Amino acid sequence: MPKETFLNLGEEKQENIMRAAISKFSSLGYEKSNIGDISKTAGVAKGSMYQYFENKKELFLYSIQWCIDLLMKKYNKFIISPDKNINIFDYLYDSSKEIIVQMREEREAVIFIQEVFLGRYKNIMDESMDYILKATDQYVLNFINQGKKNGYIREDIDDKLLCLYVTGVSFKFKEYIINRAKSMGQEIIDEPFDEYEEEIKSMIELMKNGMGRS
Amino acid sequence: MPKETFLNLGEEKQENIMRAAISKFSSLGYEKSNIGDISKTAGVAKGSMYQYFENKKELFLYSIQWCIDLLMKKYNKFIISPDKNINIFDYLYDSSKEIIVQMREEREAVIFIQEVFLGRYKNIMDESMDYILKATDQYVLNFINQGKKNGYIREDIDDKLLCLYVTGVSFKFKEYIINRAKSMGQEIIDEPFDEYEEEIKSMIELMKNGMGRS
Amino acid sequence: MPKETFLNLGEEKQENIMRAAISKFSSLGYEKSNIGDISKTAGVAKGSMYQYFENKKELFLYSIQWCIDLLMKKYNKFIISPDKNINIFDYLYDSSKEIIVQMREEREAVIFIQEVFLGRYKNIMDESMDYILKATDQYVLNFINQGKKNGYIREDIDDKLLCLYVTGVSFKFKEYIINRAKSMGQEIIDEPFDEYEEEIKSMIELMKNGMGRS
Amino acid sequence: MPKETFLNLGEEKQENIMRAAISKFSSLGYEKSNIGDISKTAGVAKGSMYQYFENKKELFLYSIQWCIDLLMKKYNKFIISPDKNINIFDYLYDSSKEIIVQMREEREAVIFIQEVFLGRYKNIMDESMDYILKATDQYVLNFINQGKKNGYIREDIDDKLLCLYVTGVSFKFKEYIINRAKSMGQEIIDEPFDEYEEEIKSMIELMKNGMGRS
DNA sequence: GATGAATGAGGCTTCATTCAT
DNA sequence: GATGAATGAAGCCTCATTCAT
Repeated sequence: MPKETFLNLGEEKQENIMRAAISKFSSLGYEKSNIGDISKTAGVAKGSMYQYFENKKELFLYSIQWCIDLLMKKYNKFIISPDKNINIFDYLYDSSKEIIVQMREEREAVIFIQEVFLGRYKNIMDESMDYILKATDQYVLNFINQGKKNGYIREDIDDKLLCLYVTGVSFKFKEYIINRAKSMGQEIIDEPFDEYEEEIKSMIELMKNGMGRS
Repeated sequence: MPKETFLNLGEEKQENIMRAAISKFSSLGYEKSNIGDISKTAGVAKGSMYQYFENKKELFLYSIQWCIDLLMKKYNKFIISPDKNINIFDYLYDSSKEIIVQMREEREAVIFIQEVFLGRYKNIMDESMDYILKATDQYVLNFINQGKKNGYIREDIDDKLLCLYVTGVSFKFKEYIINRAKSMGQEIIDEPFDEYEEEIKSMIELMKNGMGRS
Repeated sequence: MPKETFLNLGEEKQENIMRAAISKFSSLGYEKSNIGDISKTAGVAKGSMYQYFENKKELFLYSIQWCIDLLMKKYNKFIISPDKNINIFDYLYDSSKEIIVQMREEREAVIFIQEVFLGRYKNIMDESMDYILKATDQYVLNFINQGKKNGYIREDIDDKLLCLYVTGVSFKFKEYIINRAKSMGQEIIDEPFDEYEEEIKSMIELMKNGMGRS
Repeated sequence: MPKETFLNLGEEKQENIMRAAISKFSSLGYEKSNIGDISKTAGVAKGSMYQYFENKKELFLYSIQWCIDLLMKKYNKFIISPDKNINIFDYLYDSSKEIIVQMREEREAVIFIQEVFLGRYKNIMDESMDYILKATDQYVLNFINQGKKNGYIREDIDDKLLCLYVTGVSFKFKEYIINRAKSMGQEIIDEPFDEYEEEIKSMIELMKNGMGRS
């Protein structure tokens, strides 16, 4: 979606630009971020940005794309298609842990992409990108379907609602993690896994067995 | 938080202004809403807005306040402090139904306030308003505490996590309802309750008993 | 076509703005004129221009309008509808002289409007203004028609061609006058009529009797 | 006037460039035409344009030159110096017909050059090119001079005015032809001569014998 | 206190020209 | 010499805020 010119750039330069964009969009939001700033942060002339992207919106949209690609490339698991033999609870556990690991190395990218999925930029993402949001649902729906077939998910509740339920819990949980990360700034690096481990397990427990006491 | 001048205004004028603000903020977001538009919609001079509010941000912040007050005044239950004799599941059921009822009469206000709680405007809401977001949590925490005491909520999981869990599910669910409402525009008026009834029950069921199949 | 705001301005301010616009457009052409410059020349803030006009193009289009109105108001004869008893040759003589007089007092306006008619800004004038250019033709056609009826114009030539002929000669002649005026700058004020008088007569003679020697 | 580099180019490449330039200038005007576009249309790198020409203006100025040369080379008659034995009326007839013929083969070039002469680009053409505009006048003046000597042009009217008269009529007429051509797009190819023949004759008739009825 | 005009900073975008390969 | 990326000045326009009535 960016222009040829951008793709012909050296890897490093591309990265500088995209990271600058992501950083700004993530910290200021779409409207308050401005091309001049981003270009300066990236160490590029303002005008150059328009040789790379048609306009601000395209830059934003591509930031999402680039971010997803980056994370996929770096952490294949992120997108590993649902293994027939893995159930959604295990998957959630793995992917949650994964994200925490990723956050150490790719703080901004991960936070940005999570916020994208959390719907912060819904207004800007037109149809051309909407599918991304829907993809997650589809993804979860697959799991639910299989879960029902394989007998570890109850069958008396509508798929769509189960999907809402799962995404609701896990999104909120991710949000909580993100906010914690944000408020801690860079020091996250030193945070131990274990602290999260228990929490993750508990959330999944809740999804699995509910919070009621029989 | 608005200036004296605003509070001296007639009820109706105040309402016009706040509703105009809410409508714009809700449909365009904070940055893209503009004072000129809002004032015009409210039938007030642009300059007057600055006699009522220090600046755009204050107007926004007060919009939240006003909205909450409106809903509280109109639907006391909305904030009725947790009754010792009601458990969180019943409360969730009641409040969910309540919101749907409210949406008929106060569509824009309800949607706006929900999106505030969903975090859409986190950037703008500084500390001075943050407490609102936290209030919800506190509210849910109360329930959880009592639930544990009264024996209908399991005790092996941390309060904070249970809180995330509950808000996660119910927020996502509310978001789903809101989006449905938005996409349907005004016709919501004719929509029957029953359609939602089942869904609400199912979501609560999930919270209570989880999605796993023992 | 300008916004209310502009029309509510004091006469003098309106005039300052329009004269600044005309001056710039006339000397630099449409593209090279810029709003910042015009506003500065007019002694107004740049932003104000956008309270008066939707955009640059509207300012330009209204400049034409305003200019025509100005000249019409000041020199009623300019648009006096063709008198039944006046023939085209007399009319051309009168109007030519008239323009020269006008140029003394309204140099820039007259030059601007003439260039509009000469087609310099054809590109910018969309349909909404095109009629102005066509109006002139219609005007001349009327004369020709009447001339034929009244017997002082030959009937063996097509109206449209006669019209081209008349406008061709008189436009070129006006252009010549304008260029002379431009190159002389402001000193034109002291130039005597008589110098033009002969020329005007000669041009009309040529139209009437041609340049051939029988 | 272009740099050495340009002149060392192959004929065809030179032609591509100039035709691209002419096409853009003609359709968009000077300001709105841009080097990037022109170079792309010509199949040349943008940077190369600056190895051929000092700047945009020089490219433009040379476009005029090149265009004139092209037409002169292709249609010698176009500029053939006034034959002692031909009078201006015959010349006008011939040259008018000629232009219509040329328009079939060199539409863009002819239209461009005519508009140059019609003064559309006066602002851009500085002194260095002004002579071209004056050349036409000189050319016509020659004819007039001879015409007077040979007795087929009346002597009681100033040369300069006769010149204005002739150019006025013929320019306007050419403009009319051009506009017709433009509005018809490419289909002009199939248009028959005859349609114009009568019109040309009439215009010349008017110049010769005037429009008055004795 | 109300009004709406005035202001100017700031953002997006274009494009002539220069630079590095 | 050719290429096309890089640059930054400059223009249009928006809009929060201030000012004058």
